[in-house]
Amino acid sequence: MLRITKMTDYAVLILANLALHDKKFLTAKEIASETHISLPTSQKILKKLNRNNLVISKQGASGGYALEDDTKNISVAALLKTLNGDLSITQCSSNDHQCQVEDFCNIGDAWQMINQRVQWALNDITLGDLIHPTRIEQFISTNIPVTRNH
Amino acid sequence: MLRITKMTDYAVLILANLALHDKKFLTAKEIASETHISLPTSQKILKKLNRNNLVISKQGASGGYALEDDTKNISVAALLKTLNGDLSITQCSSNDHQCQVEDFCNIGDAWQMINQRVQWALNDITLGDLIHPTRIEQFISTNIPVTRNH
DNA sequence: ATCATATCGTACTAAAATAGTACTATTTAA
DNA sequence: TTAAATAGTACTATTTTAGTACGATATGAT
Repeated sequence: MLRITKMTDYAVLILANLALHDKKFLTAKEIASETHISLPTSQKILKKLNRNNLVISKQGASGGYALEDDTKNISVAALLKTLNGDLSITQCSSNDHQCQVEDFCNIGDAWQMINQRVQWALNDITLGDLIHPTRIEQFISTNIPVTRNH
Repeated sequence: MLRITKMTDYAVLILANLALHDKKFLTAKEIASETHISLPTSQKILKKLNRNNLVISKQGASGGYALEDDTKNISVAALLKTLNGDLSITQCSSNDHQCQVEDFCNIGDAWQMINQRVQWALNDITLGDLIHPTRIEQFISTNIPVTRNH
């Protein structure tokens, strides 16, 4: 479905929330209540974000989570890659050649080309851009693509 | 997972196969055997392709399927849209505003911007391009994007 | 020291989406 | 009339995704 999972959507929401409270440590409970994502789910996501070094955590009383220093500058491509595991559109175009019909596939590496294009499209947008939509609007308006519509 | 379904992958494979046998009618059985996709699945996909006017069908004895005239010129974006139903990356960025946390979402329409970029990336590649990879390689080499890597 | 409050890791369960199959009806050329 | 093909639909199995729970560990305050 060319679609990221709900979890990744939540994750970005949470990251954005952390970005708003610059540097300050927030507990999972606070984050859950602000983003309206259920507490257990918030916790789960925050742990993952921490493992992937997108947020820093402090254990114990008055602990919590805060944004890593350079997380704001991470590209959406890199973000989705760490959160969703892979940016490939199709499985058969992944690096590990597990495709069953590979030998008979006359599409060849066309999917890979498409993957690459998508990746390019996402490489230029940072998490910081997501939080400041106006900046993106400006950004996009200067990148009118070749049109070959249908 | 920013990933299209197996079914769509199969569909493109089948379309490519039909494109190779230009205009000639092939039975579902033939297509299944050539693409190594199971017969029932091939049939299922071919029916869908037919309903979406990507292939034409002839019923009865000596019937079969063939590519619609202008299917080769359809963009990958349009292709994925008809096959996968939607090109949106996230659900909340779909047109129908069903997002539960919409009111609290400070990402705003950033996802929509990203969706747009991806859509642009896929608008310029046609099904025909997929079948002739060399043409794509050339195509891509002339479209070096702005790099802001991570 | 102890306690209250956090995160951490892991395992488990439920729900939803996807994939695959089967069956009956209809069409068509020989 | 018959054989061979598509058309529609409904059903089942599998896989992925989402959500929850629980015991362990860490930390600051009292």
